[in-house]
Amino acid sequence: MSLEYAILSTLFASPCSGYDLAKQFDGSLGFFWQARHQQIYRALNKLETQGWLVAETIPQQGKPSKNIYALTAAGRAELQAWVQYPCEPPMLKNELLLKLFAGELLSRDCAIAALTRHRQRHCDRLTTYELIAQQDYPDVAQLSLAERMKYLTLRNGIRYERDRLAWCEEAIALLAATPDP
Amino acid sequence: MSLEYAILSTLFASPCSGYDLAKQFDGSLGFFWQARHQQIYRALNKLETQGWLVAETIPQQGKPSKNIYALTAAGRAELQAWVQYPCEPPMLKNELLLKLFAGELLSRDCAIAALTRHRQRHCDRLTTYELIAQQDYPDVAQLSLAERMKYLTLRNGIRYERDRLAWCEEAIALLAATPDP
DNA sequence: CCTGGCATGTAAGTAGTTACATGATTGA
DNA sequence: TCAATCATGTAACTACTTACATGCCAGG
Repeated sequence: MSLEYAILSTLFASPCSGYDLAKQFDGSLGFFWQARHQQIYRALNKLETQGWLVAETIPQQGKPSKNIYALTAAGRAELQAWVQYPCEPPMLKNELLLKLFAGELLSRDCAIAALTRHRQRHCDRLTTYELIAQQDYPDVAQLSLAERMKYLTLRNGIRYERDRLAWCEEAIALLAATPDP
Repeated sequence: MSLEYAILSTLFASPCSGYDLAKQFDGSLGFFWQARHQQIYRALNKLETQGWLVAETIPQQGKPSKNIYALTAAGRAELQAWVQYPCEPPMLKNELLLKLFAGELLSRDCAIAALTRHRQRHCDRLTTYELIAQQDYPDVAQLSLAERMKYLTLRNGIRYERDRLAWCEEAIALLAATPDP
């Protein structure tokens, strides 16, 4: 269900097309929710049928028509209800942990190589997040309540990636320090 | 695909029934991969058809027959190949972040209440993990390589929950400190 | 001339959830 | 008597991915 609400909240910020939504999911929104255009177009149809949004078709020359979607009053009410509704932290699914848990079949070198790759990915993501923080949130004290909430999603990412990075390093050190059997 | 390999690696440790596998997913394995019995039984049939495992049916009185599954040589080879194959860190999907990102529609109290709930969940999980660490891994220096790998999955959980906890607290403090507009 | 951006979709498949179903045994 | 545990499954559905499809325009 969350995809639908992610779309509603993006359209609440400003009406746009399916294509524009897909770009949002490729940007900051994608840091905590992902969706491809196929899924987005399907969801938009469903939401329109439910009466939570309306489309305005804008013909363009040389390009296919653009459908600009906007929230209806019912859509806004739904979104409002959803943000207040309690939710649970998600369960994790992590392939690397599954492989480490297999233990006996994995060589030390192979495990360290995998951890090093992961370390690099987290490092890259962290760099991205920190750059955004610097550019978009230079002075946290000046932020309004709503801006602070958005900022917290970024802080979440920064903390998360730093923590993953630290775990990878701890893990590599622990495996490297294992005496040969 | 990972579910199949999670099953293979559990059966590699020791052959067991679908029911037993489901219990594994309710335990430690569930900390980083989840599956219900319906999904497990379907996957077992698929894996058997592929020739990666074999079933031995054990009749029981008063209970339905038990199917004990064990890896074949082909299954073991597949598992061995999979653990070595590089994988990417998973993308996160987090409903709470989606709600914070909606910002404008969420009241301060509502956000703080949600964060407090999450804080509690992470606190509970952390307690569970730390108890397991104490009981199962009292002396890390003595662990073999394979045991260290398993231990690292637990360390991952401990670090993760501590970090989530810290973020929740940071978030609550930042929202609480917002001056009234 | 070819790539990338704009803009929309269908179709088929995989992964996972929810609901339903059966039936004996054991312990409170 | 009631709930829980053991042990297996089917059916229907939701969520998400991958592959395929169209067609014009702008810029290098």
